[in-house]
Amino acid sequence: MHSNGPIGNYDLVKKINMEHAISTILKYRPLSRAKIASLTGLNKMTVSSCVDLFVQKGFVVELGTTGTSRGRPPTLVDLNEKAGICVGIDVEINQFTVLVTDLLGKKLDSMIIPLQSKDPFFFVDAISGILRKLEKDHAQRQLGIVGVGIVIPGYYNIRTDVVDYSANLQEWNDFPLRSELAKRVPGLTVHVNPASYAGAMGEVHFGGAKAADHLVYVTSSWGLSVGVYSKGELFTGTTGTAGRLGHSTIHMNGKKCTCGSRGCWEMYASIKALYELLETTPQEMTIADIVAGIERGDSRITSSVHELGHYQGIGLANVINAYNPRVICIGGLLALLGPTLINSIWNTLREMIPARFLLGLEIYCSDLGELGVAHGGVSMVLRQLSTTIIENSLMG
Amino acid sequence: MHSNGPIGNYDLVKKINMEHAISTILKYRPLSRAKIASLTGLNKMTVSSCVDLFVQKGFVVELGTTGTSRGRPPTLVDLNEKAGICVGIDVEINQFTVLVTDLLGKKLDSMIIPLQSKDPFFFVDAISGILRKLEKDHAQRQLGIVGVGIVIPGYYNIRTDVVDYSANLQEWNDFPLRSELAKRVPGLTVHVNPASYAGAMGEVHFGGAKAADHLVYVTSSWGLSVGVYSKGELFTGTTGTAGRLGHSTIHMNGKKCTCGSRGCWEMYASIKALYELLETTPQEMTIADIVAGIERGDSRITSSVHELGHYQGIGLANVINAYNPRVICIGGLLALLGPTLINSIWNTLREMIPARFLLGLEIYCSDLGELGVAHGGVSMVLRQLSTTIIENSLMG
DNA sequence: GGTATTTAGTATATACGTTATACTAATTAA
DNA sequence: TTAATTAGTATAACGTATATACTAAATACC
Repeated sequence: MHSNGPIGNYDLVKKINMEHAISTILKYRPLSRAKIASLTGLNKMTVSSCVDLFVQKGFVVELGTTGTSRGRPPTLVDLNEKAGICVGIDVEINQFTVLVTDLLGKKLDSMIIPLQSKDPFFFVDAISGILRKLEKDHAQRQLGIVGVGIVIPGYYNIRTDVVDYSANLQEWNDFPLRSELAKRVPGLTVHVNPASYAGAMGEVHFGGAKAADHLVYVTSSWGLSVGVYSKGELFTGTTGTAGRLGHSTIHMNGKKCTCGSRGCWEMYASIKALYELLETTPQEMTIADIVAGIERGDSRITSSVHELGHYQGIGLANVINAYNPRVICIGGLLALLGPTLINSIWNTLREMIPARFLLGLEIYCSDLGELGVAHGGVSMVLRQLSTTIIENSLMG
Repeated sequence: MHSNGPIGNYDLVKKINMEHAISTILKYRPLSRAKIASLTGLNKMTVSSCVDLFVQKGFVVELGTTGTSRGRPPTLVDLNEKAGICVGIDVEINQFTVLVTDLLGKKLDSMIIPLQSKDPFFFVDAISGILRKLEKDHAQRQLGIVGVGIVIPGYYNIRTDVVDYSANLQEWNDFPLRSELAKRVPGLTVHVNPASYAGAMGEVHFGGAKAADHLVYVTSSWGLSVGVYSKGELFTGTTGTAGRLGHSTIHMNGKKCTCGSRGCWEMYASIKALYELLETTPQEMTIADIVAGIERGDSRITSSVHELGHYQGIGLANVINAYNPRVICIGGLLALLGPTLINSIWNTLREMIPARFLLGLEIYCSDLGELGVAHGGVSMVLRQLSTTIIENSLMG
């Protein structure tokens, strides 16, 4: 109906076709100009002019020729992954992890830094120091720092551009994280997202959901929340709190939750709930112990995990009804419980939802490891890489 | 990341700018070419060439000049609402309503036809007869029947293009409604959507949510389901069953539901639940009686409505957590309960959700009347009106 | 080993919608 | 009556895709 968006002119045409070209390179690299033309439907000349521009600016490199079929052998082109760096930051309650990668998301460096103060200014000052050093160290790269993706343990209001709510980092509430950081490091592109959103993007970019057009990522550790990726973008809602399902009611008048409500999903299906079922503590029994218990078939542990899976299933049934995803990915600590958990989830789902609504649905546990969340931060940066390359190619 | 979408060429540029022009006309009509240019940012000449084409094809008409300010008075242009007709069809369990409108959605005709057989072929045959007659009657209109929007009491699988599930019209399961109808009326554009989706679109197009960029529509009569409108389109999910929240669990191990599960929202928050609370039947007490009871302050009725509102609130808290909408519209029969219902919904919401997540949220009851659902069907057609006009303008 | 064939990629002229400039049209202010 | 203002049109220039013709470099086949 209402169209908004850019008007049609040569600028736009050029940008659109450059977008086709560069995104095809990113997706199928390395490949020839001819292949780009056939994959995109663009004219050979159009492809050549775009690719030549990328090459000239150093964002794309020409590899040698590879003669496989007959005819003149194609010249392969590939992303110059050294043209810039990405930074992903995983903020936890008392530390943050900084991950530095190349343009393919390959780790160049990482560091873990204690959050000595809960004052958000401590964080932005620490981060901006690191970023300025990174800018200096990588000054020779054409794009420098392409962007920073910060993953916070709470929500970020995309309308007011401030931290919206962080249960365990209340001091950060209403803090304009993005602009404060951009103020300290001029020209820097900063993304801030909750862990659930970053997890979803990371899974699409780096994980087992690369082909998924519609994924729901459930991050389930001490809390529980959900990120929805659909049609190439996150479903954020109006302010950026869509997917706050840890506090959705699955049992009205049920257990009292820290949020003030009752019967919240995360009271039944998080790691916290698992320890309650096991009547033990993380000190007495680590997550690794629980995983080991599953593997050796410990009946007390497996039955608790099954019960947890049942509650997880009830919430996931609501997720399926709400979002109708093609893929559900379980992330966070619960992902470690693997197939045992998935099985009991499926048992519950089949009881709750008619079979026709489960057709084609996949559920799996994430296996992105330790740096998974920080990689989610990097994926926020990488999903705008093509735009960055185009804009820089058209400059000067 | 991956771009898909059309490649950039003159065709696309023309279409984009025509889209800007026509959608601006539809939104601000009537208005001058100069106004279109300033609103869209398009060049005067570009606007003129687009508008002239529309005028030449008869989709847009020139009204007289209106000299308000100084300078040459502008020539106003407006949509020619007589250039075609839209058809919306509301399918209920034992009848269907056909609504015929002009291109502004203004009613030209309507009819109610009994569903004498539950065989879906009876329906498509009946409909195609009506449509062929409409085609003949309106043959002089440039666009003829722009499209048909069918609203069904169930889901429609957008991947397989068949009816997915209709609790009260099981005979329609797996029926390829769209293609069967298109087969009988060649060239016809057919849309099929569940009532919840149509309600959302109708509310955005005709109702109280015209400015809403993100709306959740809750249709709540004997069943309950939800339509999500966000960023200019419906959130359908992979197969088209997103928003099936009537069967989301708000009370695990609660009341047994017809779907086989337990504690489904619609067991607590639908009209059916209201009659259970009132310990009466629609025969003994009509909806109108209930509404009258609220108005005169009948304590038994108001307390039941408040209890219903509480359960509605619990489910809506889940809706807010899931979709983070800016506007929630209550439709269906429950909408008749008005402010009394809304008040108790708000009371429950404030108990369940921190205030910061309720900022800016609006909740209201739909007041589109009898033909509201059929108008939702029309809105499916109207939201592609600009595309239709553009394609027809570029033909021949 | 030479020639035809095939595929990759480039050079050049053309096509076409936007856009800037200059224009006409029609009104009000002074 | 003249200047100023706004609406809209005519025309030529501009820029990007595109078609055509070309060069480049390999294999297949006789």
